[in-house]
Amino acid sequence: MKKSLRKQEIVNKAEILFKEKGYSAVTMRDIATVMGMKAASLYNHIKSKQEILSLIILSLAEEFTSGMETIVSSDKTTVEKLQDVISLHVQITINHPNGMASLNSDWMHLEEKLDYYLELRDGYEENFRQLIIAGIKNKEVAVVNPEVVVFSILSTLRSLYLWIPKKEDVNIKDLDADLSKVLLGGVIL
Amino acid sequence: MKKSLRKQEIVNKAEILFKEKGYSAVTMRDIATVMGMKAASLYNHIKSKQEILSLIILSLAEEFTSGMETIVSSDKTTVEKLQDVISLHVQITINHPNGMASLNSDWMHLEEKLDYYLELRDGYEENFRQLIIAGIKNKEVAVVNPEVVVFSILSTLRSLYLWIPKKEDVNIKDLDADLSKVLLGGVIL
DNA sequence: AAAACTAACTAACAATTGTTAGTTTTGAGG
DNA sequence: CCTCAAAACTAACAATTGTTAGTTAGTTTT
Repeated sequence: MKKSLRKQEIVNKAEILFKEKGYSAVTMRDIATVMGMKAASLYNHIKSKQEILSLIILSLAEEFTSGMETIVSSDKTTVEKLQDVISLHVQITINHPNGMASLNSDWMHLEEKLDYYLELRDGYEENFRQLIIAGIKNKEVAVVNPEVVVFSILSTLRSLYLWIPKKEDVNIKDLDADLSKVLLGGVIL
Repeated sequence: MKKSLRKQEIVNKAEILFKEKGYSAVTMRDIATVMGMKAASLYNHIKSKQEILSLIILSLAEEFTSGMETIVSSDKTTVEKLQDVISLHVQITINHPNGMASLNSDWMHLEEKLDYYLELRDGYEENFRQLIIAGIKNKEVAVVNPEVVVFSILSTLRSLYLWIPKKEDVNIKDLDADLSKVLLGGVIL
């Protein structure tokens, strides 16, 4: 069941194009051109255009889901868990900056796999929400609307893919620390 | 220079469709269907599909730009200015939740108007950055990487359109207050 | 050497795309 | 009732879309 090298190359190239123009605006001929072949030849390796999108999005969604499961089931404090969630996003985004664009912007074109994706996403968000609620009960987290906290932090983490490629040399440690400081500690004195 | 009522209706309906599927995946026939007419009839009111996108995006971008100019040139404190920026985003997003999707996701399809849009966006971000830098100098804002602060706050504010429609009754005052608290004050005790 | 497999190709398809041209309907004001 | 412009229509277009069929050349396995 291991995917051929060539198939993975197609997915990698497609990610870049999807990030630039979005899934719908990228044609099979566009992908073929950057692969140095004709569009029909792509079908020796992949089943359909949709399969490429599914491979990109679902592998990332599953990586987030399993990472979150690990974090919430650890016995750390809430604040440490929140820092781990931030690290999870930084880590995955650094490893897959292009795919993150599809995950964020093109999931609605998944069709058959859409329901499965939404399950993963909803489960992830629910875990995050429970984390915040537990933190408030703990008195580790300030008493603010948990919905707003989840929305705010997640919005920033989900946008990392737009930002990380612009920083020439991403120092993971520094980025992690700065994000934790700003997202958790705020900006005013 | 007033645009006909019908033209504005087309733009409003297109916004909804663009939000659901993205600009490229929406066809002129899709827009025509929700307008209750045939695709060719749309051209009695609009010049092209691209014109619709330009109208949506540029009017919003100009609204943000002029709002930001007003805020930065006021004589309030930095923190008050930051709160005003948050209010600006909340206000515009509540008034144009659908158009905000195009502004965030479909700007790359602007073609002729792309350079103008990028000028507006870059100017807006630069104003925001200078605001943070001034705040740090003031000692109103914590000493953290200004890039991270701009990125973090702006990511959240730009994602508001995804979130506001889900809250059945958006209480502007509460949302404003909660966002200020979380974005500026942080979440941990 | 024969057979099978891999991965490219050419050619074509039916469907869909944005858009134009030309025509008819509509409705308000004279 | 007539006029005239606004706004709808039908029909069609050239280009582009994702995908399939059948073929070919090179490599690997038997």
